[in-house]
Amino acid sequence: MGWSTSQLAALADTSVRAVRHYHEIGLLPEPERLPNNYKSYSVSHLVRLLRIKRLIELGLSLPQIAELGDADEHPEEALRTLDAELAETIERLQHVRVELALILRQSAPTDLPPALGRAMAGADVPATDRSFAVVLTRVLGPTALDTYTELLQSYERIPAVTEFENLPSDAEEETRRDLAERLGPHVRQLLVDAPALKDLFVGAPHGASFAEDAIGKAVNDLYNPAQIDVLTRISR
Amino acid sequence: MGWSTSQLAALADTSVRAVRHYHEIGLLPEPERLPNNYKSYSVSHLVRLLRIKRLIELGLSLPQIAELGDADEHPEEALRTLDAELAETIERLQHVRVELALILRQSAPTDLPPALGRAMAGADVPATDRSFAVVLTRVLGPTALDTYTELLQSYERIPAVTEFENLPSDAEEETRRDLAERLGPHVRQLLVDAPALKDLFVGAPHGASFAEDAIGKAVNDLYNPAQIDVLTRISR
DNA sequence: TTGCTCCTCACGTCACGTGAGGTGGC
DNA sequence: TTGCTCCTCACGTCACGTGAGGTGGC
Repeated sequence: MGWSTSQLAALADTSVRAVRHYHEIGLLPEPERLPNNYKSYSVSHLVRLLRIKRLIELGLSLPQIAELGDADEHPEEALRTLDAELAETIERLQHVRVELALILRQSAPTDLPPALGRAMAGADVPATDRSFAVVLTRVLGPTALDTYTELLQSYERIPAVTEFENLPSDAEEETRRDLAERLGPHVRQLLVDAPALKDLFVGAPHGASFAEDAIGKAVNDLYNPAQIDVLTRISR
Repeated sequence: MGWSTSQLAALADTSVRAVRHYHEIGLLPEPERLPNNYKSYSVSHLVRLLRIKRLIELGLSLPQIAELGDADEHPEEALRTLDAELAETIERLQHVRVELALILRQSAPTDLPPALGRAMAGADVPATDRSFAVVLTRVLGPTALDTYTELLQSYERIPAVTEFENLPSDAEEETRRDLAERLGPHVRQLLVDAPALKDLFVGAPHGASFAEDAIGKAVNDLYNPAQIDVLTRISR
């Protein structure tokens, strides 16, 4: 006389497994059984099941629905909380779409945080410097990062820089010394132009000494012995 | 010399467990070990981990990220698909918010599909008729449902209807006959006003005979023997 | 016997969270 | 010995999906 599980599921536009799941967690009472052990559902089960489905569509979790119980009171508070969450989610997704649009327009890469990605999009920065930049974004404070980002935008490919990037690890002593002497003034000029670089570690998210370690490690990971030698000479 | 797992996680603003999970599914290569068996991560791991995190924020699943591989090519197609999905999700959530607003303004209930809920919001419909309406929404076709919804909007509480609703199951024979005679013309008038009700089962989602069964079953579930007797007399 | 619908376990999915129990150097 | 960080299992979460293996009446 009643509906079978699959009929009930069809009526509510859901799955047999879903109905059984609601039984398992006590959301939906089990109906009487027929002599052959088949479940036999009535209208009240259908009504209850549809209420569950509707609340799910609104975004409630099953435990939340269980809390509300049978009463068809308006779950005011739960719904208001839900609405606020929805508003937040929508905003986040819209922001993601904006970033996606930037990436698809090729004006942002997928392997860097958006802000720095845009700064690096113009210049033809080699992979090592990109990776170095990635490390900086994780250990420097926001102000130091801003300074660094600006600096990148005016990234000047003077010949000595290119030479440094291509320096082989077995470069002669003389080549290194010569390169350091030509790069030195360039680097010192950068420090003059961007004095904030002196306060590099102010606001570092994991502390100044961790940042210092990390940067040293990045240099070791990314540059070859000859290049590191040149950097050491400059910083002296 | 390298970073520990917890340091790497902190640098990428994620959890130790997440990093290990990416190892488990082969998304992130395991680094060398120190003599004490600790993992020791380098810059390349950090870069890879950050790329993973960024793609996750954009909404890609881990298998999808795995498909893209190491190459930082622009995953054009994946991103376009994603964007379309995002647009759809946003629209759906916005629609949910509209419904939530209606519910919170008390102009829609939580236990009925929105359209019918609105139609029933005005009239003071008793629980049994509500449940009956719920069944109809699941077995009738859209045109028949529209007709029914309209009919509800002009739901007239004539005295005989109220009497029918309150009819006790042990009502006297004479009371029943009398009620049937007074309700009959009313019901027949409804059929004249809404001739589409004759095509009740056109477009029924689960077939006409299933719909007929279901409605019969609903009547049996919801109304008492005396009420059913009255209905039978009218339909003759 | 084959086919169909129903039943009850029980493992799989997804992206980790959360202990449990053990190790190594201060 | 206590504390701290790291390690490897391995079960739990959420809302079901998906077989596996068995039953009952045509």
